[in-house]
Amino acid sequence: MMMQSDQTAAGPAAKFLTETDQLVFLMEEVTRRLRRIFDTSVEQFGLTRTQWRTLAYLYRTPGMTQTELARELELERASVGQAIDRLEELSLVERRSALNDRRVWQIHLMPAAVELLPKLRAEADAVYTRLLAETDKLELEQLRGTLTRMQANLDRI
Amino acid sequence: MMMQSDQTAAGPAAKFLTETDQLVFLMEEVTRRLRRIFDTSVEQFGLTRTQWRTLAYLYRTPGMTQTELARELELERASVGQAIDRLEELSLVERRSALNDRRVWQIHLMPAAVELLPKLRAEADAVYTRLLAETDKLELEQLRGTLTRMQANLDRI
DNA sequence: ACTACACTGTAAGGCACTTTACAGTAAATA
DNA sequence: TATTTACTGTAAAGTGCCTTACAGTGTAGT
Repeated sequence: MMMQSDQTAAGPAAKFLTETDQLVFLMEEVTRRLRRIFDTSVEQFGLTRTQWRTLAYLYRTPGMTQTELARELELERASVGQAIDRLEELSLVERRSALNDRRVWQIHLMPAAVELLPKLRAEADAVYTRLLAETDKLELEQLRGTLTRMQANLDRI
Repeated sequence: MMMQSDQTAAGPAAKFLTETDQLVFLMEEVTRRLRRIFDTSVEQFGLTRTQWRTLAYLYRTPGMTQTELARELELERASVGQAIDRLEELSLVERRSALNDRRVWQIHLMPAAVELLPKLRAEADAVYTRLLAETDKLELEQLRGTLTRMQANLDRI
């Protein structure tokens, strides 16, 4: 496992920024650009990233509670509560109290959201077409495999 | 990994979340976990992500202006100004006015920052050791290649 | 039943970043 | 030179998320 000192040339940069740093920066840059491009392309619908991600998860699993959403979205419960507040103002979702647990809200999509999702789907597909240009299926499987192992590695305490 | 509704066959999820969605989510998850782990591990030094990233860039290129830093860090100039304000309060950097352009500040590391950087280096290396477990050099080169092409793809307007 | 503990969502305040508008300075052009 | 245009950094207000603390509700142990 190289790094630590894979400085290829001279100068402070070589001492401080390793190949692994650069790889991680690259990963961050790709994901950041993806987020920004998609954020921009859904701006026309007046949605923030958290809002459209919330809608996508609720489409997959109707009736999720705020705590469940927080875990899936990797946000705090308070943040999800705020997002749901706004989505409710926009008439995109509604809170329904659960029958058997009066502590929780179950969140459901409203018709306006169901109409919106295919449009978000189209925006995402357009971005992906750009992203995946000249990339074959095998390469994507390798990418998925590497990232999956990294994810697992980072999980291990 | 299973959750609620990892229904793999039918159901809304199959219609809405594609393989590419999942790959993008995976990329985001790996980078998010990396950021969080490193944020936590440098918390002991009282630095935020933007602060340590700023120090790293200044180490590589002393005397950068705030606009240059903003471009490299992908932040707005105002945000960089605020970060520099705090780093200056911490005596980690100082603003020096440029000789030939009285509009700009050139930012330089102070001794305290230079002492700090090797410690950050050690923290990063520890995280990378976890991240790269069981990953060989070839695989990393493929990863780098794929991501570099994706980055270029996203650049093309 | 009573008690202690755990869980869900909310309120309040803080932080990092953004957006917008602006003053000061430099560079380009008439 | 005078005027316009472009660039650098700052100020103020807004946004989204977080942390902390809390009230309400469920659950387990006695």
